[in-house]
Amino acid sequence: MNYWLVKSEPHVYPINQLEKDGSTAWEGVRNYQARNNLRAMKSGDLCLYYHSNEGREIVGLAKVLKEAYPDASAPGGDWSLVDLGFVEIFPRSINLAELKAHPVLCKMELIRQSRLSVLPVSTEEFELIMEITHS
DNA sequence: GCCAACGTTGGC
DNA sequence: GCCAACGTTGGC
Repeated sequence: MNYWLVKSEPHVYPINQLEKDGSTAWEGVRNYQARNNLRAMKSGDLCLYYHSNEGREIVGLAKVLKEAYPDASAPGGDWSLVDLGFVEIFPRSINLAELKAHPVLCKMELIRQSRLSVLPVSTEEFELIMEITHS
């Protein structure tokens, strides 16, 4: 089991929308590193859901329903997408300032590589975030 | 709205 | 293959 973090701008596709839809095709990734992360996802892997730009906080959890497959909306391009399913909206979210202030979480890839839209998360980071958002 | 960080493109 | 110019993302 691996853990990830996916970013979405709330005015484009907020987590409430994922909750309503139940699942969605995570499309539109046009960055090689993000694409490679998508391709490393396994069915059942859990993805923290981050709202970028507005909010700047981790608001909930999704899971990988379908592993990477070719993105037909990108003719000629070698791009992939995965299907994500809704898991939960956290009882309380954790924002970027809190992550930066945390001795362990300040080392997250999210902070180091702030422009990447699909990022790996360590087990330790994941467990800490679950603890904080459910306490 | 500005700017830093980073990726991509294209001229040489 | 280097590097300048440019575009995009996302925090502030």
